[in-house]
Amino acid sequence: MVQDRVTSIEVARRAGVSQSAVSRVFTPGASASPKMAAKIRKVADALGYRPNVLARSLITGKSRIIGVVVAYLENQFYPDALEKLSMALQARGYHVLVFMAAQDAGNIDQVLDEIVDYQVDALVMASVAMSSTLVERCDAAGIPVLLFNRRQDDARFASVTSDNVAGGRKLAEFLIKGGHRKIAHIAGWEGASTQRDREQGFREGLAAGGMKLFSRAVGNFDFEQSKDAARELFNSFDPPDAVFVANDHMAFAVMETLRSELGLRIPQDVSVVGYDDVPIAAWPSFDLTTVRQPSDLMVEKTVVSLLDSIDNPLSEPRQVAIDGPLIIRGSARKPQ
Amino acid sequence: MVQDRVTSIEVARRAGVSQSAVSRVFTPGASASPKMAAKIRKVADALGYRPNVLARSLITGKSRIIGVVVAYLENQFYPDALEKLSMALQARGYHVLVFMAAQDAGNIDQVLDEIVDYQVDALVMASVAMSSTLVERCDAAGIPVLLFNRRQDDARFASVTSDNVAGGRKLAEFLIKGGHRKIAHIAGWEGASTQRDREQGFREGLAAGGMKLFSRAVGNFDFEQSKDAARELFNSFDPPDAVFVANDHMAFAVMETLRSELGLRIPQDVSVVGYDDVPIAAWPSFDLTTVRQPSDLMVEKTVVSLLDSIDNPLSEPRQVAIDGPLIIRGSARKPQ
DNA sequence: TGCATATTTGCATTCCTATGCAAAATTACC
DNA sequence: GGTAATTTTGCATAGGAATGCAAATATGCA
Repeated sequence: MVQDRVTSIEVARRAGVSQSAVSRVFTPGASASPKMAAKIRKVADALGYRPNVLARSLITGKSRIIGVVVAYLENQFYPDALEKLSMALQARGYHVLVFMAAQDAGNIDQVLDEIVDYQVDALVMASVAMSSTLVERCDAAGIPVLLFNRRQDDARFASVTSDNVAGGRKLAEFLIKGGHRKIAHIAGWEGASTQRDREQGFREGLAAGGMKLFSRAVGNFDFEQSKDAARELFNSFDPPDAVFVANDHMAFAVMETLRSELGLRIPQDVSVVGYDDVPIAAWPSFDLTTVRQPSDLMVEKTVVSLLDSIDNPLSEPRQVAIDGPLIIRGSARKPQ
Repeated sequence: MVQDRVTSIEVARRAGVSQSAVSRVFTPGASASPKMAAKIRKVADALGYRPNVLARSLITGKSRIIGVVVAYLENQFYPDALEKLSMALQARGYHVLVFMAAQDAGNIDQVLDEIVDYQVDALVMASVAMSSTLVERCDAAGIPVLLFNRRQDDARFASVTSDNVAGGRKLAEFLIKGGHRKIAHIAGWEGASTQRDREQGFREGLAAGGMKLFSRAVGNFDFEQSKDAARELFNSFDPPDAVFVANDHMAFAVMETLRSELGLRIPQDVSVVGYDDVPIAAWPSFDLTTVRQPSDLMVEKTVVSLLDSIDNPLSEPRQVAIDGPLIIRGSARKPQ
């Protein structure tokens, strides 16, 4: 059952050549004569030989593995991005080693140890914050780090986000033009740059229109907590007439609560806008006005940045923020 | 920036011991005196030494990597299971290497090559069919394979599913007791065992109640195609009064189409039931009656089976089918 | 054809850790 | 304290492939 692996030595023996010849045939960029390559390929195919990636990694120092740390896959934005990222990397000969880490970062340290153990070529942190000690560790290990959907002022790592400040501003402008007077905000986790940026842009937009936030609650990017936040804001004798929920995932929780629990109609009684434009946002039941995070583009930029930092480790990490369009649907009253 | 890795030899040198001593301290089960262990650990910590998993794999023949092949993450059941599986394996010192493969199996062969290259200890195929040639390949490579949420008659691999036949039967009984007379079915991909089993159970249940399927369409587990299927079945002068959609993901598409496009009320005009009980099914907008696939339990069984087949390669693969409860909510008329 | 240059090929070594074996150190027991 | 039994330690090697270097072939050009 458990056959011995076919090695390059075995192939070499049967083809009557040296092990190095076999190696060169399977190493992109190495030189081998067409004749030799043909002969070796034939034997290799017959035996079912394939180079052992692990052994190769040992000597090249490159594992062709990208570690991806992700906190939770409940918010559809992440599985979607993970799927795209995985496919894009796969197409370039890389693969994704997944590490789950709780949001609260308690076990991130341990997770990071494990990552370093696997000699990953680079690291993508999706919606996970990096403490400065973690930065040091990766830096010391020579592993380039890219923050996905998060940004950090530390110039030592690359990041790819959407332009959250601009997006927040667009939403504020849209709600103001829609004639809303009492505009509230349900925030995600306050430690997240996405949260801070979106809120900042939103507040700027309000200020530019001579308004300010009517009320505010925190949902921590969590479904259940967002329901509580909705109750908190709307169980009031003077509730808001519009609310910007910091991402779509929370917005669904808010919409469900407003409609089924508080008996409010959307958008007649209250307008709701979100952020991300996950597929569910387009479902008729939600029809959510939101800012699209262009995940295809974000993944594309991520891959380019990643490969660049792998190929030349001295290149400066870049912080990319991609503009995302406002997607106007029916969950918020529209400007006349 | 790119430091040299700290190796066991370096640690040994600084601690004034042999490399083997260092190795033994970091190899579970190897013997080292407490004194020596303490000394080495101290030096190792100071240098930030951690064993290189890849080098270790090379010699032990175990990579502690589990390959997971998954077709698409759009159906929430899969990211959810992936998250749980990843955490469970992580807790046992394994990690998940993700491979995306298109449903149509065109590129599965290539994907499999890549998997073998990485010397994974085992393989989980989530909702991906195995052709018999693929079976041979894995068998030859000595890689145990487990089908997750799929079953195959071939006794050569383990599988973990819910008891789809029983689940289908429960749904039929429930709909019959609810007084439905025209019961339809929207099927997933017909090549999937889950589809065949659910439908078989459902038909058996109908037959036991002296009924048979009123009409049928195919949604291929795809959101858009399921909308078409709904249109096909319900744009009729004699539409069904109940429909069993083969999974929740498709059921949402069907519900959206029935309500927003065809103006039908659920459950007053038509009852809808699904399968999986993904989190969204509990949202008030859908409130979907469905059969729960106990993903915690399924993951648990998967991990146990996986580790067992890794530890003793001669053990017989087991096919596990876990019973899932009917979750009665409001999307289907209830029995009086 | 002859010589200089470019390309292939093989040899030997390297990457880092685990492990069988034998030597050394420790422990147990009389 | 002395010998036997046990544990600890170091030595040397293996695992599979990549690569610098030198030798061997092939190519170019007059």
